[in-house]
Amino acid sequence: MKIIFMGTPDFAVPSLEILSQNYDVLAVITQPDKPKGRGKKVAFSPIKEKALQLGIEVLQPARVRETEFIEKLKTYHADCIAVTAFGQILPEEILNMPKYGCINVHGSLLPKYRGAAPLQWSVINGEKQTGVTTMYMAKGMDTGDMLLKQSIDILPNDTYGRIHNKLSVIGAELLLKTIEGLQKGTLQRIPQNEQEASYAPMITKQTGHIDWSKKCDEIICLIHGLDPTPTAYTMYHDDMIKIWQAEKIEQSSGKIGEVTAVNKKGFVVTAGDGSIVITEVQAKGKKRMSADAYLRGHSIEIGTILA
RNA sequence: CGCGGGGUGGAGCAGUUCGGUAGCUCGUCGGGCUCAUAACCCGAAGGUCGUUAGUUCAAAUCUAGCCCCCGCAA
Repeated sequence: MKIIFMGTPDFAVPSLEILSQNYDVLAVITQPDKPKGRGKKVAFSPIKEKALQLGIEVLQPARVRETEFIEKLKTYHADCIAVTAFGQILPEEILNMPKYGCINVHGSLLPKYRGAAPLQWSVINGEKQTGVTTMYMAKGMDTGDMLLKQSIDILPNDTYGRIHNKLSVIGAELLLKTIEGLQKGTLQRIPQNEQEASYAPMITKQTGHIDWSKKCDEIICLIHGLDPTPTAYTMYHDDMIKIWQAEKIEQSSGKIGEVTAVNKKGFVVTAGDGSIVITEVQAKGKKRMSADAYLRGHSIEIGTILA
């Protein structure tokens, strides 16, 4: 089985690793290098780093739909194209190219959470379960027929980061199983039930802006779902302050977003249906620290309204 | 050369503008008070002030370079 792999972020790295250990990976397609981070330094995608380390050829087309790239892709005569979080839409010409098709690893239990950020939204929405699904790629966004599915529980304190790490590994294993199954012809195509489909849009900084009028549980899920990035935040006076950890507590409440008490655990804020104690924060320019530590060098007046 | 904040005892901060005895809150250790305590009181230990060089009688503080951390933007 000759495979071409497409992927970009960390999530895809285990997939590439496991394929390269079991099959002949002809080439790796990933997004072009871009200036990133503080300086303006050009950074390779995690997949490019891994591919270089494995000694696999790397292609970085700005647009995969360009004929020049498609022609190039044909020359590999791959049996299968495996895609994990690549970041570009594949044109039909590519989808129809390999004998065994284009297989995608998606971080949700399809048809729920189609789209860009299934892991985050699963946690933000307080789902009890999530998982990965492998499927044949189709024209629509994550609408193709499904092949294998593996679910995991989302535990009360699970964060996006934790789920990400678990699912990237599970996804890789499932991808391997899927390709083995394709080879043996033991898999069945399972069409997605459109009625149950939902969409998980891209996460932006704005997504993390805490709305204190929401319920405690919703706010805490938001914090978990955006940990470690981009992180939920609130406005304290005119500054953004990231919220890393918070707990629901029994406490008399005040106005929405009002800091009603400050104690050793952190600061107590009034939410829509109760109070939350913020226990770990990060002010701009600072590292994340316990609210207790923050309070030692800064002061927060009781009655301050967070927004 | 994208914009910006910061590196001071174990933690978080002040002090740097206008160089000259290392400060605050907390933690730690010892003692006291108390039925008791995360409370209170007394005492102690612990810092080459990121690093290198320079200016100076004197540098955490001024100058130049370097290392590291972080926020924004991408």
